[in-house]
Amino acid sequence: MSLTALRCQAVGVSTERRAPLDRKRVADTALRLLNEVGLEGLTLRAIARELDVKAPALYWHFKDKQALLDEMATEMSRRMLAGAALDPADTWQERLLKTNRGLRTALLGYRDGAKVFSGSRFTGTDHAPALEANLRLLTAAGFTLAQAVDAGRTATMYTLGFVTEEQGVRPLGGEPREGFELEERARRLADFPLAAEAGKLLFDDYDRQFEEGLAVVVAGIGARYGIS
Amino acid sequence: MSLTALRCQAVGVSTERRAPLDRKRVADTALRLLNEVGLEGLTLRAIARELDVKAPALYWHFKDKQALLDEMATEMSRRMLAGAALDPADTWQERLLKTNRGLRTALLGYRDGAKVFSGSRFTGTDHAPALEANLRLLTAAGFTLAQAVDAGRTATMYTLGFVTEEQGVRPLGGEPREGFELEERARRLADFPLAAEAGKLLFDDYDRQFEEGLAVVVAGIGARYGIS
DNA sequence: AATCCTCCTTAACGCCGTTAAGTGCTGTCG
DNA sequence: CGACAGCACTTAACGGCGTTAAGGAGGATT
Repeated sequence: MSLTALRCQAVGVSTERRAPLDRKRVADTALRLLNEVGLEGLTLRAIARELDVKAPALYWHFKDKQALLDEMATEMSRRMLAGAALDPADTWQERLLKTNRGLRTALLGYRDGAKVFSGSRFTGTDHAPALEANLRLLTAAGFTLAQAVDAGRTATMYTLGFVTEEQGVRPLGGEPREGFELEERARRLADFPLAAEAGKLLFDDYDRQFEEGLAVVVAGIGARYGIS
Repeated sequence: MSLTALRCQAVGVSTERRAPLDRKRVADTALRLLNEVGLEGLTLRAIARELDVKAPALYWHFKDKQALLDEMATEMSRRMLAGAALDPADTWQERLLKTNRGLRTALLGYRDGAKVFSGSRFTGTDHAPALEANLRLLTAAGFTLAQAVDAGRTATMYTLGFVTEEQGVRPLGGEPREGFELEERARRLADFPLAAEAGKLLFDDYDRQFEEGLAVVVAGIGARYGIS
């Protein structure tokens, strides 16, 4: 009796074989698992177990783990773009605000989302239409192409940096790291009154913090390039 | 004959014993090694070998590897602050520019510097005087404390995000990751003329890119808080 | 001289990413 | 119908990882 038959019998009487994997199914499962175990628990063996497969099977579909992480980042961006249709009547400010709010929300939807995202590269061209639309809107508003690229990059880098920090302090589903007890911090900084006073401002209300910084960036783009 | 005597003889005739380690010596050695092997090659065994010690010895000084990484980040910030004296006559714009340029330069000085830095927390209060000085300068220029904290955070998040991306594309001492061949990218994006044209703008002259974004952020701070 | 504390060693555990080699199944071609 | 090619996967193993347990050398203290 073959081993395959044994496994089928163990699961049930059916002799139907599981459909073969593909890159998308693997990436979807890995993204679901990411939220349960975090990036450090996201091992190839765990992903394979979830797919009812052994770990080396993943190497048929991906050349290494980084290629799988790239596919996960690409899938994250696909879902992000699918979830938010762009209004062609947006002003350039509204477009930048919506895009970066959407990016943050999407990243916060996955444990260690920002780390996965910014450590990876897209595998396809699915992101190109949105990029094209944003560049078209900004250039139509008066920006040169180079200015539009710089403006979008500056905002994106701010958002990625912010969410990376945010998820480092308040990991989704994980325990917050120690060292953030405010009164203990204030005691250590007794000799530095402004720094001590800043403590309560530093770790509270990330939504407001993000919006404030994003507003600064958008205002700066308008100011520096003389476009309102 | 004891094993210790054996080891001493193997190294030389001296019977002097190596001075005991401390957290700073370990962190210094780890930072030097980081530039040779990168974050993924920075294992406890490699650090220990460099210190002429076995890996479990490090657990006498650090509770786990993350604590060692925290000490490394703290040492990075100490060197950064020691390397750039602050001029009390700075305008707030000059101070923000200097601080963030210095942060970028310091991070670029270590392989994977941004990843080590933004994944870690400071272990002491050595950073407090500089924080205090910056907050004092900004509040003296007319910012409220909350505005000063928001302004500094926005600039720092931008810088961290930028350098993380920069080091992901052009790792110091490592091979650039594949997928950045411009003509191949342009071919894939033939249907998206602006996105294709943007390619050459995306991956060139990081110094200019960073300065441009930083100027945007500083301009935005002045605009949003009405302080010039 | 006995005891304690510091700092390090040896040995081992379980897990990791990855590779090599082999195996059953499906479809094609002679 | 049977040989054969290839796909999609398995089993087995490799070297290395962070970490823990137990113990030991040597100076300081009692």
